[in-house]
Amino acid sequence: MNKIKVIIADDHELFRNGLKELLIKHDDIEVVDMVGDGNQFINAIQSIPDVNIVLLDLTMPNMDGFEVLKTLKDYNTNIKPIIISMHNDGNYIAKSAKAGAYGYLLKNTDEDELIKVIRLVSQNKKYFSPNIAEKMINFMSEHKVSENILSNKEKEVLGLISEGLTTKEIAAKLFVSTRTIETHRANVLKKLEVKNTAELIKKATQINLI
Amino acid sequence: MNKIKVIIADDHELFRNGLKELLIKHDDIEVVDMVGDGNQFINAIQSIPDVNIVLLDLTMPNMDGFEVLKTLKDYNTNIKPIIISMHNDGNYIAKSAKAGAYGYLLKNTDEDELIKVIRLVSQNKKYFSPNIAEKMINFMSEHKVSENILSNKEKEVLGLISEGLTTKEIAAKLFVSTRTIETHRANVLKKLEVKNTAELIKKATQINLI
DNA sequence: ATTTATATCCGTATAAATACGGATGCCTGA
DNA sequence: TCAGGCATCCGTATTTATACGGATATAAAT
Repeated sequence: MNKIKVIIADDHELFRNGLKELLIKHDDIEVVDMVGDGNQFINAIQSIPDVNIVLLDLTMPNMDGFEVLKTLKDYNTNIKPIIISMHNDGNYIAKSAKAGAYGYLLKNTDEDELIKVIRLVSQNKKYFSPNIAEKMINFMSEHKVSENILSNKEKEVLGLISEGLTTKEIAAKLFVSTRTIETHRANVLKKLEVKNTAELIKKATQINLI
Repeated sequence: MNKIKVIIADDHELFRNGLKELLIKHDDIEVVDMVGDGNQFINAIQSIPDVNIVLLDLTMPNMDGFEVLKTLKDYNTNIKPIIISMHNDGNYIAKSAKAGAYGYLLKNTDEDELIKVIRLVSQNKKYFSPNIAEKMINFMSEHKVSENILSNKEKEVLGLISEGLTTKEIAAKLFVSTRTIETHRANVLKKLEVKNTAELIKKATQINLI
């Protein structure tokens, strides 16, 4: 019988090691490698053949989970990614699904669920638990799946706002009129569906825009 | 030989379970319970005797790690807390040490270090790894160890600001005058050493105040 | 080729936030 | 008991941000 070959990609060594111990208790699963960031993962799969599944954390240094998903798609591999994240966030879930994830688990799901999903995905099935799927659906109905919500200029302005610059200061820095910055500001507020600076910065932080 | 009795307190089930598997490979260590938040932990130690060590996450629902540390001190127990956090943050480290932690580990330390620290602490020794200690020292030299930088009211106001409420709305909600909220707001800005709302929310997010 | 998004600018107004410099009663810890 | 932090309130003034409702040129997309 062929074991399911799994790679663990997570930047927390204790988590990686612990997860490994959980997995190897199951005879049909084999942990072929563990890596601490996306770059290491991409390197690893060059030399390891027939990997079935990667358990992928979204927040990692060097190359994060989303970039890994994209790279896997570009490479057209057979490796099926399952996200293991601590963020129960509609945007993250939707983005992951869109980028090709086969499953999305929270770090506080239980061992049984984890094993179940690994087995399902190894048979080429996608699995998102009911509550995760619900989060995603709610999110998508309310927001457009926010990939590039903001234009480059808007992102730039947002960045400067988050550093505490006022509209006037930003205008001076970018050599445009304050009216221009005010418009950018208003557009950013509208796009992120918030009504003032405080909410803006909070939301931008949550969805990792700054 | 008496085993070292350990409780694991972390809100991520996969992490808890994984950690347990790591620990029970060592004959001198016994995991007597696992809990998902501070309240559960406090309940657990009422009924479990002679617990030596708690591996304690800082960010947990209901009752976070810092509150647990405080409670342990108040109760005057023999349970020695070791922090296991993902935040390599001077403020967190300093606060933990001050609140009675016997050690501070990052979630990306390796298994050997973890076991080493557990054994040391079980012999009533404190252990902070060199890089952790360095972080703490640097932090303390630059900042005053910010324990309760903000008063309860200020925290409350900050929370409402972060939800996008205006000064007027907050005043209405808390049944006080807008001047009062303005003062709180000004004091929060001063204490966090920022100059406007945008910076405020960013900083508050960084140091996990909201 | 026509729509759509972007970046730029303008006016008028109001609402909100920030910066000063005060004051008082209350509670708590040294 | 007494100092100090806290929560509460007040006035005055200025600066910023938000809300309307426009416009134009360019570039990208359908």
